[in-house]
Amino acid sequence: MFFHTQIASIMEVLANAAVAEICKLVDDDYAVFRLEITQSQKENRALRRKLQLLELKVARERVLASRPSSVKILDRNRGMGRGEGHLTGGHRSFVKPAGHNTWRDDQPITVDEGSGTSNQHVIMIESVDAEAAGPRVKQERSEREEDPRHSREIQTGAPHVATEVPTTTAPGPPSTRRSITEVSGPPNAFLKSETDTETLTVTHRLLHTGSDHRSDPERLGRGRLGCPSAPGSEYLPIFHQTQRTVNSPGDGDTLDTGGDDLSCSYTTEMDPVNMPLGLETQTDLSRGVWNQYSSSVYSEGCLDKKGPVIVVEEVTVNVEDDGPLTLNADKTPLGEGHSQGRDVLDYRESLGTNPNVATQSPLHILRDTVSTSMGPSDSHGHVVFHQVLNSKDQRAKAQGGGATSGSSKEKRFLCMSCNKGFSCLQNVETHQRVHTGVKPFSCTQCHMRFAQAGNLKIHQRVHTGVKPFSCTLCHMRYSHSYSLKRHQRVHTGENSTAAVM
DNA sequence: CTGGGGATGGGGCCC
DNA sequence: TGGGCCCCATCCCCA
Repeated sequence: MFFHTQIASIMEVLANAAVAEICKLVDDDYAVFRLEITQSQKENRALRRKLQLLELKVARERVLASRPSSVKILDRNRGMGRGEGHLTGGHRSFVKPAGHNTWRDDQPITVDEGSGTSNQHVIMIESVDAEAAGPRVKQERSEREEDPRHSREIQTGAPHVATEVPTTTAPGPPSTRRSITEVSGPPNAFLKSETDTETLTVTHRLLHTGSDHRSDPERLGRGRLGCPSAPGSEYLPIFHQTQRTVNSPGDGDTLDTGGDDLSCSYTTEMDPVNMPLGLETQTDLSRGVWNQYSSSVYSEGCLDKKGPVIVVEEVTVNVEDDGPLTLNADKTPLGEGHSQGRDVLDYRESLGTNPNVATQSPLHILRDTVSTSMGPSDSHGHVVFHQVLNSKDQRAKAQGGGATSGSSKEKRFLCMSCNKGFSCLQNVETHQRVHTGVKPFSCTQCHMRFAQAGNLKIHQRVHTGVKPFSCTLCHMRYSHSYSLKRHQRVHTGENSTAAVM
C-alpha cells in the first residue's frame, strides 16, 4: 500500500513536472507568437499609414484635378517658391509621371487617305479636360492665397537656389510628419514616394523650371515646331492625349533625388482608367526626342502641302501651381524701360541654370510624349493618334470656331477642345493654355500668373504704375493701349460696341 | 467708364 | 530664304 502511495506521489510529481514543462513550452511559444503578432501588427500599422497617405494624396490629386492646371516654373536662380524656407541647396527633385511618353499600341498613327474630298487639312489639337480648366484657376489661386507659407515665401522672393525640399527628403518616416486623413476612393493616383507634399511642390516647380531655355513656355509654344504654316503633310497624326494630368500638389511625393537625379519618375501604379498622366519633364526628351518627332512628323510626314486635319488633343497638365515661372520684377523695375525682353532674359537665365528641369507646356508635354512614344505604346501613355479628320465638317468646325479660311492664312490647326482654328501651331499651343490652365509666367509681386509673357508685362504695370498710353484730349492715362482706344471713343462719341465691331 | 486679365494674330530679328 | 523665336498690338470680356 505504501508502495502504491509512493508511486502515486512520484507519478504526481512527474505529471506536475510534465505539465510545468508543457506550460513552459507553451509560454515560450506563446511569447514568440506574441512577438510575431506584435511585429506583424506594427507592420500592419505602418502599411496602413502608408495606405492612408496614399489615399490622402489621391484625394488631393482629385481636388487638384478639378483645378486648372498650370505649370510651375521655378526660377532656380532666385528660387522663388513655397518651401524655399526649408530648401537646402544642391538638390533637385524631379518628378516624372509614368506613362507619359508612350504611345498606345492600339492607337497608332492613322492616315486619312480615304477622305480626300478636301485639299485643306486641319491640324486639330484637342484639349482634354478643358472644361475643368476654367474653374480651377481661381480655386488654385485661392488655395495658394490660403497657404500662408506659400504666400510668404513667394512674396519674399528671396533669391535662393531652387533646391530640394528637406522636409520630404528626410529619410525618416514621412508619414509621421503629416496628419493622416482618411480619404475615400481608390488610390488611383500614383505616388512617387511617401514624402511630403511640400517636396512635391518644389519638385514640380523645379520640374517646370527647365534649365533649357526651350522650356520657356513661349519658346516651347512657338519654338520647336515653330510656327509652321500648317504642316503640309498629307497625313498628319492626330494627337489624342486623353488625359495628361500631372500629379499635382501634394499627390506626388517628393523625391529626394538629391543632386541632379532626373531619374525620379512616376513609375508607380496608375489607374489606367482615371489615369492622370504624369507630366514628363525630362528636358532631353522634350528637346531632342521631340525634335525627332517633329522632324519625322512635321517634316517627313508633312509631305503634302495640302495638309490634313490634324487633331491634337490637348494635354491636361495638372501641375501644381506653386512654382510658376517668375520674372524678376524686383531686379528689373518695370517701367516702360523695363522691356519684356528683360523679363524674358531673366527667365532664360534662370532656365539656363536649371539644366535638369524643363517646363512643360501642353504641347510640350505632347512633344515629350510623342518624342518618346515612337516606340511601343504604353498602356498609360494615353497618347493616342486619332484618325485624321479630313472632312469638310472638320474644317467647318474649325472655321466656325474662329478660323476663317477666307482670311489670311488657312487655319489648319484645330484645337479639339473648342474646334478653334489657328494658322500656326504655336498659336494653338498658346491657345491650349486656355484649356490646360498652364500659366508659366508669374508675377513676383502678386503671384499672378499668365499664360503669356506679354500679358505679364502688361500686368506688371499695375505694380509699377506705368501708364504709357495717354489721351491727347484729356490727358487720361492708361496702362492698356486698348483702354486708351476705348476711352477715346468717349471723346469721339463713337459707340463702344459698334466701335468694337 | 475704368481697370485689368485673357487671348489671338502678326511683325521683326536672328541664325 | 525660311524657320525659330520673341515681342507687341489688338481685341474681348468681366468686375
